[in-house]
Amino acid sequence: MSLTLSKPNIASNAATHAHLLDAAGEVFAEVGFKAATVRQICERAHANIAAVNYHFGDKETLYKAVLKSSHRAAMEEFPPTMGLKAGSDGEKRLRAFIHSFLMRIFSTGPGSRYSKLMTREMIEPTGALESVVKETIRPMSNELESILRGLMGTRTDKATLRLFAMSVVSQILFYHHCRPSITLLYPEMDFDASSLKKLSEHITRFSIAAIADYCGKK
Amino acid sequence: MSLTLSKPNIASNAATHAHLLDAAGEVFAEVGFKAATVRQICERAHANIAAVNYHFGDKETLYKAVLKSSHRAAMEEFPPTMGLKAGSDGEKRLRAFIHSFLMRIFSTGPGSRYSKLMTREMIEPTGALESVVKETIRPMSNELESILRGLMGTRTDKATLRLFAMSVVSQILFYHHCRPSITLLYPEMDFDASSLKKLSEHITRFSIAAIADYCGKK
DNA sequence: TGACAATTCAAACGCCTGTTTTATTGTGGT
DNA sequence: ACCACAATAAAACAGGCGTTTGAATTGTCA
Repeated sequence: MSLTLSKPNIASNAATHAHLLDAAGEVFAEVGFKAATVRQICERAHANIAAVNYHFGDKETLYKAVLKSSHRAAMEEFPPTMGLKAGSDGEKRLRAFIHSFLMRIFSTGPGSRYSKLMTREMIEPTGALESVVKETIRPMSNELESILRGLMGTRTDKATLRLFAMSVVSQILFYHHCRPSITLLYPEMDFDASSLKKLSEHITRFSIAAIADYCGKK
Repeated sequence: MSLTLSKPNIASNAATHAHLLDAAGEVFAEVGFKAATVRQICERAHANIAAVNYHFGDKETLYKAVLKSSHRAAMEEFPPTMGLKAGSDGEKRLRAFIHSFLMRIFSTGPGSRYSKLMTREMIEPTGALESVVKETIRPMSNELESILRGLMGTRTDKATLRLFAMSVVSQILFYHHCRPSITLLYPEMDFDASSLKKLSEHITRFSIAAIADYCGKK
């Protein structure tokens, strides 16, 4: 019946496929899966409305392809260890984790796309959240907990570790999730490179102080 | 032309008006303004589809009415000072601020509706964010900064105060915004009354430690 | 060049949305 | 009893959505 059964998206040598993937990445990251329209995507890709169905089957498959593609792009642009190695100083590792996370979310390059899609998926899951958690959030969570274990001691129980990890991550995500209200509340705030550096410095000190306090009392 | 020009919503003594307001509050809080449909709202209110237009004019006006109504309900159920007076101990005030905020967001009663709508509006503004900021977020921000000033000293500069306030708020909002991914990542986490108490205790200690560290170095 | 597959295109389909129209019901005043 | 009017109900409207169709176009290889 359908023409798409011959899997043209694999043997396809046309540039339209890539253009669609790129345009869809932009639009999905900007407005989310639901609010994005295939007409808008195709228009930005200079393609016909039927191109999405022809090359990807449907909107949802296109979205998952975007997720996979941008994930690969992000892994290439930002190393998976996201900063320093496991051997180095704990505070430096935490600072690198926070700073690179912030930069990824707020950067405008193609490498930021996956982070934007991911943080969007965290708030408003589309069904792809499960795989995002498995492939990205879980590893990042593990690395952050590894960093924190290095700072808080190997005998720290899991529940405490999780609470501290969430306290760190929440401070990072906040500025991305709540940007509209932050801009309204504090119009003078901006998110250029130097501001992000100060921001990550604050979050690091804030968190390190809490960690040191925990270690002192424990 | 239109029948709605005679403002029947004011003189109306019918229960449909209140039913719509209540049903719309539920639906808007659950799925947000855009995803909510007037058919769904009317069905839950046992009203005809045309009831929204007749009683409120259109969907957006109904949403703003819900916002205003639930704001009033929340202010009655939770006192605006949200816990303790300005004179009492700083740490107690911070703990009360955090705990009541968390309980408001996660409670299931009608008083939680406004918090849910508000946090939704912070992420995905609908145009009503400006008034929400002015009437609710700004006052809450001011009170939190007042609490923090009491803890950090009256000479703390505004920028630092803001960073600390955002670090506190972010930890609270995180659990509501990212609940889907948290549940997926840590399935054993739940958000009953005792868990929320432990959670607010952690956030309070985490933040107090950072504040004490700042005071020590400054 | 001719034949055939791959790709693009304009147009339409079916569905759902918020909104509006038109008709019907219920009710209080004179 | 009747009239005016508030309120409800059923149906349809215009517009946007994802998707599909079938023809036109392009590319490719014998």
